[in-house]
Amino acid sequence: MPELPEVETVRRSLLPVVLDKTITKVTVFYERILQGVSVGDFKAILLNNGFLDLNRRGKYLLFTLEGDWVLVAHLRMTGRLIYVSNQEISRAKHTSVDFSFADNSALRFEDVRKFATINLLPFSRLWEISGLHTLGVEPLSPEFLPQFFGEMLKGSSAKIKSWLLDQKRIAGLGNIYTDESLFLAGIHPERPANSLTIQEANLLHGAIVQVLKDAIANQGTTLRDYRTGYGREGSFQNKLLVYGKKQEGCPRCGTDLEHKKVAGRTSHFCPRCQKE
DNA sequence: AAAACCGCCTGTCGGC
DNA sequence: TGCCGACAGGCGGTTT
Repeated sequence: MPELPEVETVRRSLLPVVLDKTITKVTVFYERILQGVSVGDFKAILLNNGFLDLNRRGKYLLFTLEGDWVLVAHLRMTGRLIYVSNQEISRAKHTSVDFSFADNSALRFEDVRKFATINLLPFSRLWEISGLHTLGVEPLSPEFLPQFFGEMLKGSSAKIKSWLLDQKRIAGLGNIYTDESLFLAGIHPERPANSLTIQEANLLHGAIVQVLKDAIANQGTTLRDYRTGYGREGSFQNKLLVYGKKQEGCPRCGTDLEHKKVAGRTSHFCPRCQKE
């Protein structure tokens, strides 16, 4: 599912092709994708407008528009943003919105499960998107230092797995990269956050940064739905160590991997390398 | 205050 | 072959 590396890959792939193009047509196939804006207003604001910039915060994509507007997209589970150079290319079955550009190219927002969302609002009202303004630290930013991470962990007795998934603490981690990070650091997903030693906190910090960077370098993880902005699959699924490896042995010690629900999510770990 | 749970959605898969 | 329930998990809202 799209987590930080996938969303960042979409951003980087779309950046060279969607900026500074005039939007000539907007078609909304699934109205409920729009949050807090009517279809009429949505179209009126976008028509003859254009994307000036494209940024990411956590798992959110922020398209800057002319006239102080910003379009905020969240892919949730199965959302895709796909650029096509020619509008004649047939649309996917589950296309929610189609943005057509003056040069005959188009950007399509597809979403099988229809959880994805789009907000369109003035920059001054960005704070109204609660999930966006409460986001925690960007794990690939300079502020995310080992010592800061260690201090954060001290304040909570929550299970480390659910602690890492909480976007208000660290922005952008989902089920795949939390499991991979915890494995790399040798930490059991049910350990209380405040029980980690300084050494473990440092290890986990390094693991998070490493796995996110490595996943971005590999254009993200395509297990089923995720695609880059060009509709291509990522390749980090070939480098996963524990996520989805229910029937396999630990890549480090060979012990059968385990999986169980932690915080409502299936968690994959090695019972020998990640002691409770 | 924090953690657990539910609803939102559709496609896929295993069991019968 | 086809039906059915379980499952996939991000996040907002509600309950515990």
